[in-house]
Amino acid sequence: MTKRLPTTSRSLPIALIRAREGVMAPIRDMLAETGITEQQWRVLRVLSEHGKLDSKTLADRASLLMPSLTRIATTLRTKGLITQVRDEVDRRRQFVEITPAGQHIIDANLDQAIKIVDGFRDALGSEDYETLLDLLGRLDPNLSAESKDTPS
Amino acid sequence: MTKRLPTTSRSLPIALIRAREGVMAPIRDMLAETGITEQQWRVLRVLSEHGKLDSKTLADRASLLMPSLTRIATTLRTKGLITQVRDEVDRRRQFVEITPAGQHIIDANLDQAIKIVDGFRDALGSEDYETLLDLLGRLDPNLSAESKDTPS
DNA sequence: TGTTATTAGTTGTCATGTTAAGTAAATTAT
DNA sequence: ATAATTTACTTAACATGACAACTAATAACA
Repeated sequence: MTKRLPTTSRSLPIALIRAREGVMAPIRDMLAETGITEQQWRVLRVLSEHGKLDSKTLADRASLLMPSLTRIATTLRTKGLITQVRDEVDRRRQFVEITPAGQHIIDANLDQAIKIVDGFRDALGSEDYETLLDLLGRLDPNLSAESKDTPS
Repeated sequence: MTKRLPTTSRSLPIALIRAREGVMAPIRDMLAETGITEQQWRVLRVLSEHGKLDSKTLADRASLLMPSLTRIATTLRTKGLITQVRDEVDRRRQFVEITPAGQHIIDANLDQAIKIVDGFRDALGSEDYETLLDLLGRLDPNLSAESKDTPS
C-alpha cells in the first residue's frame, strides 16, 4: 500500500481554511452592516492602532499584498475613511492615515468585535486558545524565523 | 482604559491567515509547475479519493462554494482533467469524475505533496500537529456541531 | 392536477489573492 | 556624473471568495 495524503478532514491546509471560515463568518456578518469588507476593516484597525503608516508597513501589518492594498486604499479613500499623502523626503513613498470618519467606524464596531473574538476564546477555553495562537504562529514563516519581540 | 482587540500579532483571524499562507506557499509553488491552482488540486484530490461525486458533495468535501466549483469544473473540463455527466434519474444533478489525465497529475505530485505536509508535521512535532488539527476542528462549525464519525 | 416550495447548478458582480510587468524615484556602482 | 540596480508602489490579468438573482427540475401540497 502506497503512502497517502491525509484525508481531507485531517488535512492541515483544509483545516486552516475551514477554521478561518468559521471564525470570519460572524465578523463578516457584523461588517456587512457597516458596508466594509474584512480586509478594509483590518486596514482601518491597523491604522487606528499604529497611526500614520507608509503603504509597505501597512500592508505588512494588515497581512495584505501590495496590489491588494493599492485597491483597498483607493476604495477607502473614496469612502473618505483614509487619507493618503506622499512623503516629501522619499517621494516614492506614501503615508496613509485614518480619518475621523474611519475612526468612527472602528469605534462603532469595536465592542461587538471584541465580543465575537471573546466568544471564540470562551469556546476553546483561554488555555487552548493561547495554545492555538502559538501553534499557528509556528506555521508563520515571518514569525518562526525571527523569534523576536512583539510585545503583547 | 477601554477594552481593546488583541494586537494583530495575537489576533486569531490574522494568525489563521498567516498560518495558511505559510502552509500553502510551498504547495502553490509545487502546483505552479503543473499549471493548476490550489483549489483545482483540491478538487482533483477529492475526486481521486472518493471517485465519482455529484457537484454538491464535491464542493462540500473540497471546501468550495458552488459558484467557485462551477467555474473550476469548467476549467478542469477544458483541461481534460475531469468529466461531467448529468444524472439520468435526477436531471438537476451532475456527476463529476476524474480522468486518467487528471489522475496522472495526482500521481505525479503526490509524493512531493506528502513531503511538504510531513515537513510541517515534523516542524511542529506530531503531538503538537495533532493538537493543532483538533483545535482547528473546534473552530469549524461543520465539525464542532455534529461531533461525529469522520474515520481517520 | 395545478400551484408552490425546494433543490442543484449557473451566472453576474464586486472585492481579493496571486503573479508578472510597468513606473517613477532613490541608491549603488563604475 | 551616468548607468545599472533596487525600492515603493501601481496596473493588468486570471482565479477565487462571497452574495444575490436566475434557471431548470423535482418534491410537496392543497
